[in-house]
Amino acid sequence: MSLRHAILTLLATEPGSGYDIVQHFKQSLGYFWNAKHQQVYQELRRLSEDGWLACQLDAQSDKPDRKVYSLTRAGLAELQRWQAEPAAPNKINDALLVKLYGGALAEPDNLVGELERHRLTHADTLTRLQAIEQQYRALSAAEQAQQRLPYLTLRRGILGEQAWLAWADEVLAELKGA
Amino acid sequence: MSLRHAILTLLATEPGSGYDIVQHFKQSLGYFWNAKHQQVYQELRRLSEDGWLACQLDAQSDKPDRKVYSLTRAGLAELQRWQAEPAAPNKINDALLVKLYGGALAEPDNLVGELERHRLTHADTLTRLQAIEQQYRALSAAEQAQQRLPYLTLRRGILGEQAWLAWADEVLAELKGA
DNA sequence: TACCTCAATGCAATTAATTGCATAGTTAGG
DNA sequence: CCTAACTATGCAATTAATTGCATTGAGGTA
Repeated sequence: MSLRHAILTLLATEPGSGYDIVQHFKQSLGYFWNAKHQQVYQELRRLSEDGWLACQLDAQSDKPDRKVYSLTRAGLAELQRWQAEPAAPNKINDALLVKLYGGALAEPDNLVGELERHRLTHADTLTRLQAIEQQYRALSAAEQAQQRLPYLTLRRGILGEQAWLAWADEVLAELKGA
Repeated sequence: MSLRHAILTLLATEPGSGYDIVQHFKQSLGYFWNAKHQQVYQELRRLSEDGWLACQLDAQSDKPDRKVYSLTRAGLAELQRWQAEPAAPNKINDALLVKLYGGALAEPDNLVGELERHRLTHADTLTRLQAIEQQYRALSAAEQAQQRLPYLTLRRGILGEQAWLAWADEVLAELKGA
């Protein structure tokens, strides 16, 4: 499991709440990490119990109170230990491809509709990621240097989505042509 | 969960054993679906209990006996029901990108090594998928028509791996250049 | 001879992740 | 005015997935 380490990574650059982390996942980082709020909050509790995070209550008058977490020294050490060990190859379970694979048994129109539907959300994601890229390009050289690694992960998102769209167009042309 | 439906999809074209299914995942289909043997065997049992699969014992003298599963009428109906319902967008949790994102805290050499290591296995996968593509292209038009949908999923694997490699080269050039 | 891989299946324990439900005040829209 | 979405957190139950261990008999390698 590396949700723990995804959380540590996010909190290493800047302390934040569970809600903040979930927002990160929903927005920019969704391309490479996802988790529901229930899982995040539970993991934050465990990370605190393990002594890797410190928690400070931030009382707000108008909105619900926030619990702001930050890395402890032990948390930072654990993060670096994890970074040094090799990562397992990524596991992919893609239900859409299963459907396409066995699509001979289904309504052809349904496959096309499904692909077009997914195509829309991928195109949307791409647009969103490219907007973030524009923001990055507008930064000063110094700021860019600081954000270099997150930017490189963003590139993965962009190249990945572009490849997905190219593939989808290939498939849709095939399905509609024949 | 769609492991159930991935299994149904595989067994719909051709009956097979748990071992067969796992081999499929390890070989060609690994690009879009993965599961360990323990999970597959357990799921096969459940699918039988639900009446979606029928099981026939195939006794072998030299090798261990095989349990060959095939879809029942109810199993086929369930598969088609599932195919008709919309698929949720695919969930991606990529630990390597988490590492890169927070890589400022790590040894830079480690990141490069890690990326190169992963690059090798991705290049390997691409070669393997392209070999399968060549086999497909060597088929007769009629056979190609029959394998059209699985082939389109293979294309996803190929385009996906190519995009991954292009990205990795971009990143490695960046990391080594600066 | 001793060990390793392949074929083939499975149990048991644990951990990871999802689903459903719950609370409570604020702000925006119809 | 009512409803919905946003901010913010959490518990409890269930399901999905991993990890570790185990069996049997063949064939290959050091």
